[in-house]
Amino acid sequence: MPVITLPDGSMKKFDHPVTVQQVAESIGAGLAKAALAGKVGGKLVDTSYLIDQDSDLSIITSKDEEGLDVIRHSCAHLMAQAVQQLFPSAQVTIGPVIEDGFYYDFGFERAFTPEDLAAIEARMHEIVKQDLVVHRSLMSREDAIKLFEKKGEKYKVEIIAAIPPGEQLSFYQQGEFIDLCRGPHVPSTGKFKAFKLLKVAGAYWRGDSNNAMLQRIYGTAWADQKSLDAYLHRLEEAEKRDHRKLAKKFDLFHMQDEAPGMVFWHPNGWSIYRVLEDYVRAKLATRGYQEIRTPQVVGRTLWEKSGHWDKFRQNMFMLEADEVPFAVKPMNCPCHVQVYNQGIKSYRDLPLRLAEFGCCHRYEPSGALHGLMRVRSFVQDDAHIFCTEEQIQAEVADFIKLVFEMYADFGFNEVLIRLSTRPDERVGSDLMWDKAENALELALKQANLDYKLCPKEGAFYGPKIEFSLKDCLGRVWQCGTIQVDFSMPERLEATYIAEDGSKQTPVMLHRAALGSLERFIGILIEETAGSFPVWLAPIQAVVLNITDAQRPRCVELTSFLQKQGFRVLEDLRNEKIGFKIREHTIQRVPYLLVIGDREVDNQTISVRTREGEDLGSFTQDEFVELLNSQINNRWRSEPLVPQKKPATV
RNA sequence: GCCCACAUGGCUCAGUGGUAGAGCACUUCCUUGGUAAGGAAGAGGUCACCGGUUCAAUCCCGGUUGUGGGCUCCA
Repeated sequence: MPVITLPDGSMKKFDHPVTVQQVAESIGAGLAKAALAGKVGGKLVDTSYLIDQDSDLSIITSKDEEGLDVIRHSCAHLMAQAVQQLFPSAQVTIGPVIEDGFYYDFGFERAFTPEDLAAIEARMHEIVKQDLVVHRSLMSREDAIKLFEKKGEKYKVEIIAAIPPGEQLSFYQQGEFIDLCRGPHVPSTGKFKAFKLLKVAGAYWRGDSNNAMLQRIYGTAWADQKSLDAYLHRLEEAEKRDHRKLAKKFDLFHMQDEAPGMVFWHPNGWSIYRVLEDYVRAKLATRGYQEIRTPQVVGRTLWEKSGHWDKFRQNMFMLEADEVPFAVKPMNCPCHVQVYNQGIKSYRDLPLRLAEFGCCHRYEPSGALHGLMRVRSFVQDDAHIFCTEEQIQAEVADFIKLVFEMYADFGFNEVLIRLSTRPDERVGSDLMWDKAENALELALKQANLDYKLCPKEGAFYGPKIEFSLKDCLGRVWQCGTIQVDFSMPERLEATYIAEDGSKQTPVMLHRAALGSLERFIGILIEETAGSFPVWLAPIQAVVLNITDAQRPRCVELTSFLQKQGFRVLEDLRNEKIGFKIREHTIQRVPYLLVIGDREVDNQTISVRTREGEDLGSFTQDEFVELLNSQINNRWRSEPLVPQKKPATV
């Protein structure tokens, strides 16, 4: 005799076991129709789920986040059914829910074409019209394997065979289509209101590049047409922010065939780049870092010692001179150890923090290249901290603080954190890895940060914390990182003299805050859509004359502002003021300074923002003050002064 | 690297088996005009590269390179 407690606290008594659907009906016809699933004691179930004991129940509809997930998951099944009706030889595999949609992977002898996609979508709509009931059933492993073997579904058989024995196998059937699935699913195919297939792509079976390539179809599904339209519109808008498109519009950089994955920076882009560098320098100067510079090309022997030759060779650019093999550095760490190794270090020198805007080259697979986000030549705001084991904790904690402080300066608040631990391919003893992993984990816990544990994803020399940001389409890119390394100092024979006079090996922390300047700028472009904050904007203000009569004053004003250290241009072209305003507004120049006869007479500046706001009349000095208030001195480098006794480097 | 798609003037894009067009940008001239496009004329492309089919290829076929979307990878 179940008593069912609803989310509003009200209770319903039944004198017999009831399904979720029946409870919904007892509440109202509207809810009965809208019900997609139920949540019983926190667990999502089908509307056909039978409740036979006292429970909490919420009825899930498309208004709930979970309801959307049910729709999307069921939509993947709907698509698979349509695909198999149209292409009987297509084999089903898996079809999970992803952010805003779903996909399904098929084994098929050829790739699906855009026309196929349209046909599949049309068939899906037909199945929706048929309003097929979705049945849940249980089957034994043996029966299930038999069933799918008979259907010739070899991938499904493999999936079922891999499920641990004893686990209950549930199946969902709509019409002739049946699929292994945990569920829950919508009660019938008539429940879909708005979906669209988006694209086809190749994907390896089980995510392993040694396996066959499957055909993955991506789709999206929503509660109603309005939400779907809004989503598609959002996608379109996001695509307009693509940094590769904006790079052309704002003349930031270009790439060309002769140097795939490498950037030709134009004046505007390079301006941002340099401001970033100065910004990082200013930050590091107050944290006890010393900046260095190391060679671009280093002999193979060093890479052999560091372990890169062994573990990283296939990603390195090689060259040869006088029959001596060299490699273009893919990382700065071995070079930094060389700098550390000059002279004898004392425990008093530690922690020793060596920073470099380190230009690295990596031969990335061609298919991995992606605008500024994944390049073959990039500069890391890299640094290596040589310290004792006891100092790790404080250094990591301090770095985490620094990263958040820096990201906040750029307006990034959503930072994804991952802790990646020992990979299969690695150097160093398990004891070292234990220590290193524990140190990072402890630092994260002490900082009270949420993070995702990623087993086996660490670097070959040590575990790492990754700080990632999202691009305009929600793709996640790793930016900052800190890695504990017990092995490279030993391999490269770094030592220090301890308090007791003994020779010890320091621990090395690899760390980068922005990550690669290229990638960070890519994210910044998409985040700001080209409206860079004043302190980063390539051009901070443009001086516009109305007629030729004001040319001398414009030249004078521009030069005055430039001498104050601002990035200011004049636009004296014989064009109407409206035309110039339009152009520079589109170029997202923060301030447009209009000079007509009036302004010349009063020695003032009429200031308009790129948002179209008229800020009124300013004197030169007032405008300088305005710029300074916006820039907040972030871009001005502070002198790079070592904080402690300069070590002998 | 793998699957699919794409590659036409500086940019955005049309187009055709008979060696190409538009808009914007560019150059020149007219215009000196107060806050998102003043007017006129002109110049500009070996249609990514290599090969094949064809009387004839930018278009069809094959390859290469690059780019885009995914997958794999990402120290």
